Amino acid sequence: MPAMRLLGRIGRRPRDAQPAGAGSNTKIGYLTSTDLFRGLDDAEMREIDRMTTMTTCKAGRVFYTPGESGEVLFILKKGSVPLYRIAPDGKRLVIGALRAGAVFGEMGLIGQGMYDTFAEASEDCTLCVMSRSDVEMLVASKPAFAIGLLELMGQRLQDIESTLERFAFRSVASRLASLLLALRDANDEVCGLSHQNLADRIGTHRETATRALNDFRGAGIIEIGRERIHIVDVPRLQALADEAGA
Amino acid sequence: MPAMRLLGRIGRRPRDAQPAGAGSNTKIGYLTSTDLFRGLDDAEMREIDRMTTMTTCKAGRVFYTPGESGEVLFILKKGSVPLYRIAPDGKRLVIGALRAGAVFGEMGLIGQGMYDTFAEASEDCTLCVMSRSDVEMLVASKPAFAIGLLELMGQRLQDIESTLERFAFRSVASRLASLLLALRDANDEVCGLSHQNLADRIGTHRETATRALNDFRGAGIIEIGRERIHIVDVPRLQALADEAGA
DNA sequence: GGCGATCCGTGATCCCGATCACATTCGAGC
DNA sequence: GCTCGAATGTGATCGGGATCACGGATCGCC
Repeated sequence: MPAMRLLGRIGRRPRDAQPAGAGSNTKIGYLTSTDLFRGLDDAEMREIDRMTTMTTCKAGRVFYTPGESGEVLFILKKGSVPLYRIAPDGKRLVIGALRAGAVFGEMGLIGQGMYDTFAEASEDCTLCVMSRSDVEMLVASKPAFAIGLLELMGQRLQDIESTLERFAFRSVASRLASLLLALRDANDEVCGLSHQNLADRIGTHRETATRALNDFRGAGIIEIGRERIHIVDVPRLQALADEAGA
Repeated sequence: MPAMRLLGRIGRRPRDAQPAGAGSNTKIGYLTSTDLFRGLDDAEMREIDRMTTMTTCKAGRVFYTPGESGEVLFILKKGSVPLYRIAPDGKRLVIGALRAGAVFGEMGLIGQGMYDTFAEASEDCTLCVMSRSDVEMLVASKPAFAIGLLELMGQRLQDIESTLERFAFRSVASRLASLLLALRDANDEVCGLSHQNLADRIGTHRETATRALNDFRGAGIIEIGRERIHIVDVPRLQALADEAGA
């Protein structure tokens, strides 16, 4: 509850529920807190529980902003939260989208890129907060925890490097194709994301994203509904994703 | 004694001649292996030496390519190595430039983005190699080592996220300005990099980089020599770096 | 069942940076 | 000093996307 102080409401943005996808551009999701705490017995878990503060956070609230840092580790128990940066002109770039089980936070320790980064609850969330010193203690005393954190960060690193590569090498259409493939559910659908949300993730503008989507539709690759996209030709979308193009 | 050979010299490069940092775009350089192995006593260092293989590598040699992975951790003792990715059309993107003391490598553990990444000795290098199992052993048995790795990866993560942000938000001129500021030495000079090298780091083409540099020169902000740039007006270059611009 | 806030579609322009095509200069080595 | 390859200068052109400016389509809600 002391952490509730941080929870200031900054900008408001409608809900953009994230379905399954890792929120990253790879198929592999971030490590869940389950993985991170595997190997700890009941007593240890209880102890961790004691040093953890649980808070809730309503949809639309920005619960972390640059500056008001205070080095903490978040464990997202329920809900979803996009991490994003904001350009001087107000443009957004979503650099990660976390689902239940995700672990993130500032601090030199876990890095997790919270520098200059905003974290917002896109749905009602409940999350746990751990201090830096507690994390350090865990790392020092529980090798499995340390290894879990390292894997987590390694995953994140791969992920963001791939994203960077796509920014440098591929066109908007290609990046959009990659994103759709990464976010699709078991039915090859991407639901709950507006064109604006998609644009924010591939670093372009809403109009451009809309046009690209309509191109895909025109080519018979996808079908479009309101905040709902159905991929009808995965192979061709994949081909677009693999296409070079500045 | 091989132990001393192995690790003794690494520590002699504290903050380095370059104040601006590790070829990354932040001011803070990557952790050196000194930091990573600090807290280990002589006996432990000798043991580490036993599980390490030292190799040398001539300038120009690409000693790591995607695929021939074999999960390893590299410790760069001498020389410098750029990490880069290659686009389908052959274009390069340098995602990191390492100097003596840097620790890097594939493996889920340290991540360090060696996936799809090439590592090349841009000068003659000597480097040490450690296996994944050895790293895991160290992490498990030496908390200080684990924390060092976590800090290393956290640093790298911050770094690359900043880079990504710049790709998404800033123009070529702005990115170039940032790069020059990051790479400058104590005399505000950037030496030993061709326009092509600079272009590869900001994800643009050589001609475009040249033109931007000439613009800077025309504005009296820099002076240009062959593979040598002198920044004469740091504040204005900084202003350019901070400028928005798509 | 009307109202306001999003979300979505689309045309018209503009401009940065990619791309192509060379000329030139510099350095290292024979 | 000549030669060859890398590094650099620069013009011309093209095109992807940004940007501006709307109108229409939907949804949530009182």
